[in-house]
Order: sequence, then structure tokens, then C-alpha cells
Amino acid sequence: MTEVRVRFPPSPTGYLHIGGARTALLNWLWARKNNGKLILRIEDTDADRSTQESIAGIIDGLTWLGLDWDEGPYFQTEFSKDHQQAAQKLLDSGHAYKCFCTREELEKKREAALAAKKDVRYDGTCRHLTPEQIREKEEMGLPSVIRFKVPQKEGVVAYEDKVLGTIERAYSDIEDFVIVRSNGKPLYLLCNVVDDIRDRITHIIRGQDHMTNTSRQVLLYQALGAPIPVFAHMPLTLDLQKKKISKRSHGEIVSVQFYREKGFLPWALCNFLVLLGWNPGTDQEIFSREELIEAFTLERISKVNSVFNYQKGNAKFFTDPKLIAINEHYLRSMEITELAQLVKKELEAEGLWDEAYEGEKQDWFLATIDLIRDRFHTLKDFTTAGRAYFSDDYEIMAKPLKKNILKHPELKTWLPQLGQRLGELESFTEEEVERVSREMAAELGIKPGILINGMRTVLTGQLAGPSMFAVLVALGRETVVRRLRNIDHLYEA
RNA sequence: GUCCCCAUCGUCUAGUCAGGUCCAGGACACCGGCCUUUCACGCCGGCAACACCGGUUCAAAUCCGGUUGGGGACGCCA
Repeated sequence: MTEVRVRFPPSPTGYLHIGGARTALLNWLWARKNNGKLILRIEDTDADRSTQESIAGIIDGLTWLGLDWDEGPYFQTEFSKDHQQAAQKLLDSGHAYKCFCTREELEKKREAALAAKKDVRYDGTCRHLTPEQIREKEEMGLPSVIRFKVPQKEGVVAYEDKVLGTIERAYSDIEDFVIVRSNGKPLYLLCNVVDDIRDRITHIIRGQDHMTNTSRQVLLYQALGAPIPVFAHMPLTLDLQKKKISKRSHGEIVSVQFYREKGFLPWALCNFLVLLGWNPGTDQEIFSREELIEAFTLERISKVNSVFNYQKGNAKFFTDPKLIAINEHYLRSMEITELAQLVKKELEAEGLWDEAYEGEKQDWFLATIDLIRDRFHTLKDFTTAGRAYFSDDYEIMAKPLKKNILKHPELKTWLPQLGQRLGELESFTEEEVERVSREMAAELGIKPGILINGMRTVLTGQLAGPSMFAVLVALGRETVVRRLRNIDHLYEA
């Protein structure tokens, strides 16, 4: 059996977006499943739009996602000789011809056709030029492009698509497309095929937006005498208005970088992305890498475009709710030591990291992040909502301040008192702090919740959180007492 | 205007190829209840879809035709 070889060929004209990441992911899965190879090929033939930052961004993005490749990155521009040779071969074999029509002429014809609501295809003006006419034009110094000579015959060009079945297109519906620019530089359609042949690509997994390219590229494979790879066209990802998601119209929300900055787990993003247009045929939605590689098949890729459910301006669901849910799932269930490494980076970035968290305070650190992760959504929450566990410099949220502190002015004296009692405790355990708290509430003739939620606000700044007695123990006696004693400033504003 | 692809809950989707076990299953979201010191934690429950019309058949989400709707492509971009 021949080796499975797939490729991810981004054009470096912007950051890596989730559509590209999804394409990379499916190719990666297919390579890994078959013990094959994934080739990263940067398609930088559009010199005007390609940038170094973009190349770095794509590589960064893939690396962060954990999508490793086996060959490359190759750069398409390094193989321009191959492309030119292929073009010459097509010219020599009569599969292509020189076309001297100018852009202006073509543009005029296209507009006229569009205005007349007619076909906008190339009319074949230069297809039947005699060798003498060609020589004449060349001697006059007229620039020319090279067009592929689409067979003028009955019937269809067909290919088998792993997800869509047989795709057919009549020869007569395909125009003589340009394969080399007038400046001598070959175009995508040709380069892509030449590179795939050279890289011995066996499966081409790409978006349905390439379907018309595929029909034309099949012609190229045939003319070049190369075997045709297996195609799998995946459905596109659209926005709620059913428009293709793009960097241009959707901005950062579709960039992989955004999710990294927002504290998402890379595998959670992959898990979400793979479910956009693929499913295993079972109810399973959460997969480890190994499970996903095992379960993945080309045939189960959906034919239907999916919607990235993102509503602008929604603070709670700042991206697709399902993505957030999957991220939460991993945040809550992943190995705590693995999570610790990620939280460490977050704390370091905020200047809150303490080396002792990997030394004498390690048990405390692991227990604490395990305690608070249940209500968190992203890694960022550890330094925002969870900041009070690692620093005295945390914000008291307005809502709990009003509801749990200002509403009960007596807390100004009660809380320091409670702090005093907690400080005098012989053993600072959940049972003991609970006993003391409830006893004091009973003495005062108030509901325990007033004291408890007052403490929550003062000690964590948050409206919600884990069991308060567990929180007290996590914070430790010294911190609890210090914070409870110093609350006058809360009443000042 | 031409060509190609597609059509199940709000969203992601199972079921379609091999018609009956589907008055359509799961997940997310939403709503309600429980737990409780709080909560965007957890548990339990609920709402919610086969685009439309015709045909084939004892029987259609499933097969066929049409309609409508959506998407993609129609560059000397990739």
C-alpha cells in the first residue's frame, strides 16, 4: 500500500483563521490515522500579498494547536522552475496555448457579458492562432499568457469525491483558463497541481469552495500524465448570516490567535472545530487525540455547511457557546498537573507566579486550582476571577459589593470580629471555620448567609464561587484574617 | 447569466446509501425544579426540527421528480 500523503497549503496573506485550522486539522487527522505524512507548504506565489509575519503566524498557530507536520514548510516560490517546466510541457504537448488578449479587452468582454446576462467565459480568441500569427505577435513584442486548452468534446470531466460522491462537469462549461501570467509566473491552479504531483500527495482534503478548481485541476493532472489523487471536499463554515467566515469581515473572532489570547485550550478548539462538519456516528463529542485519530474517517465528513454560532456583542457568549462549553469541559476534567502548567503561564504573565507553587506550596497550588476551576470558562479566569487566590491585589466586583456588603452596614464590625475569631481557632479546618461562622450568625440572630456571602465578597471579590469554607481553608488563616480586618475602605465610596 | 454543491430542533448534529424498530435521538443554548452560604458548578426535567409540492410504496425524514431556499465558483488571487 502506498503511503498516505496529505498537505496543508496556506497562502500567507494573514493570520491563521479557524477555517484554515479546521482544514489543517482534518488533514492532520487523516495523516496520523494512516501513519502517513502531513506536508506544510506555504503557497506564497502571490508576492504582493504574502508576508513574513503571516508565515510566522501560521506556523505559530499550528504549533499551538498541536498540529505537527512531517515535511516542510516548503515554499512554493522555491519551485518556480518546476512550475515553468510543467507549463512548457503543456505548451509543447499541445495542451496549452499562448493568448495575446489584453486585460483591457478581456475586462471589456466580461463586463459586456455580465451586462447582457450572458456567460462570462473566455471566448477562445487566441485558441486557434496559427504558428505564424503567434510568431508575428511575439516579434511585435506583445505580451502573452498561457491558457490551458480545455478539450472541446462532448461529455464531462468527473472525479470521485470521498464526501460528495461523483462530481461531474461538462467540458463545455470549462473555459480555457490561464495557467501562466504574462510576466512568466505560473498561477495557483498549475503550481498547486505540480507541487502535489512532486510531493506525491495522495489525498486532497480542502473546502468546497475549491470544487470548481478541482474539475480544472483534474484536467491538468491528465494532461501532465499524473495519477489523480483522492479528493474530499469539506463543507464550509459560515456565519449566522450564512456568509463564509473570513478574516476581512469577521476580524479577530475567527483567528486562532484570538482563542489563544482568550485562554482557550488548544485541544478544546480542535475538538470543537472537528465537530463542525464531521461526526463519528455515535453520541461521542469529546475526544482525546488518540480517540479522534481512531474515529476519524473521510466518509463521515458532512456535506452540509455549518454555522459558527457567534453573535456580536454578547459578553457571556463572546464566541460560539459550544466552543466555550467544550473548553469548560476540558478545564474541569483534565489532569490537574497538566492544568497547573498552563495556569503557571497565566500567573507568570501577570507577575503572580511564586516558585514555591512548584516546591513546598505545590500541594496547596494543585488543590486550589482544582477547587476553583469548576466555575471557570477559560485559563484567563485564573488571573481575573481567581486572582484573589494568588494576590492581594484583586478587584471587588460591583454587584456582590452592593448585594453582600453595602446592604448590611453592620458587617463593617461583624466581619472584623469574625476574622478575630477565625484567627483564634485552634485548627483552621473546613469544619471549624464553618462552626465558628454559624455560631456567630446564631449569636447575632442573622442568617449564616449574610456572614458567609459577606466574606465571599471581601475575600474573593466575586459573587459566586466554591463552598466558602473550602475557600477559607484555601486562602489560609493569615490571609483571611488580614482581609477581614481591613474592610473599612469598602464603605468609603 | 452559467456551472457545481447542499437542505432534520435557535446552533452543532444522529438517522438517508441497504424505506417499517423515528408521532425523529444526542450535545450546546434556553426554560423549570433540586442541591445550597453563593453561582455562569453539579443533578433532574422541559421546550424545540424532517423547507414545500407531487410521485413510487402496504409503509417515506429516508427513494424519484419539481419548486423554493442557502452556499460556492465564474481573476494575469490563493
